[in-house]
Amino acid sequence: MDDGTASDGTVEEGFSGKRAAQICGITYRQLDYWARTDLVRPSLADAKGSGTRRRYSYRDLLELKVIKTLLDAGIKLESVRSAFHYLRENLGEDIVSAQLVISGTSAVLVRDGAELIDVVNRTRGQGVLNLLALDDVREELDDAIHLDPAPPDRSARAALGS
Amino acid sequence: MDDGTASDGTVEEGFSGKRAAQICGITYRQLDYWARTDLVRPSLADAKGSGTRRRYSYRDLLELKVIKTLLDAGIKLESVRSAFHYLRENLGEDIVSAQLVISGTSAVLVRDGAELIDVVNRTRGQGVLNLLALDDVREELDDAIHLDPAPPDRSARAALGS
DNA sequence: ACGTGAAACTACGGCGGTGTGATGATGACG
DNA sequence: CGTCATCATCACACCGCCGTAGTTTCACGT
Repeated sequence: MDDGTASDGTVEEGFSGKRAAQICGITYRQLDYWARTDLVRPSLADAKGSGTRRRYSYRDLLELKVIKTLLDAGIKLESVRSAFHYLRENLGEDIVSAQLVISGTSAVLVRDGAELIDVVNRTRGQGVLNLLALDDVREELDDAIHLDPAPPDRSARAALGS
Repeated sequence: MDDGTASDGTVEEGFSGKRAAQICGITYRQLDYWARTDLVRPSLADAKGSGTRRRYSYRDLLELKVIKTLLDAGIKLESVRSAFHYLRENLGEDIVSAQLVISGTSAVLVRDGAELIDVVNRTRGQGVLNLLALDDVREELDDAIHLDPAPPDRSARAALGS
């Protein structure tokens, strides 16, 4: 199932919906819901009716896993939505590089401790800060991909760049 | 309305439900819901049927305002519940003194920046941290009490200890 | 002491968001 | 061209409220 190779021998990149859900530790229903409510759409191939297949990229999985982590931490999906909206608009590939700091509907990336203290001080009176170490999430994701039920196939290795 | 004095001239301590909600910036329905579902019960006088009155203490208001701040930051009520459960069990009067750090269902208090960095580092891989400066909340609350629609009355001043 | 009016709580139905489960539809693969 | 994995759709459940109508009390004036 979903070995990543198509009938013509070409390599299908990325991950099927089912596998994406398994790897990220979310239910398939959640994945489906998020795709249909525009939170995370599969960037390689979106669904176009029954029988078609979604194809998620490695980066998609990363986002899914970050979201899952935020949800587990007790953050509202609504808040996650706006933070991601902001992140996608204001940052390129750097989404996974350091500490993610979410304050209400906006978000920032922070590299080191000093910067963190700085943000914390500047945010005095602005409410609450949510911190997440993104590189940890990446590590967990990579582990999960290798421990996966389906053996790591060419597409997974390709997506990982290893 | 609700000037804090009873007919016999005695001073009723604390704040009515309506005033508590106004001061803390939450709706009366929220206050009611939280009281019914055991999140924050008025410690001076709980409701015992229609016509009775809830009486909230200054400390209650503090908790309400902290909760309101957490909700505004996009934290799920469910998560707030368990954090407060934990806080009430593990800490006495110190709830309002420094930085509140919530990680999943547990919580910690942190005094200075170094301690904060420490916690952040120790929590690597444990998910998300939520930070809140409690003293700021207290300041806001005090301001709100003085700016209140109803003039600060004896009970409010008494509760403030000023 | 007592009627009165308004404040405050209660009950109940409903709504939007976030899913879940079952079942049906359909493209993809062999 | 049949089988099967995957997606679509629908109905339903739960949480966290909101609005409103109903009920009860209590302070106050007489």
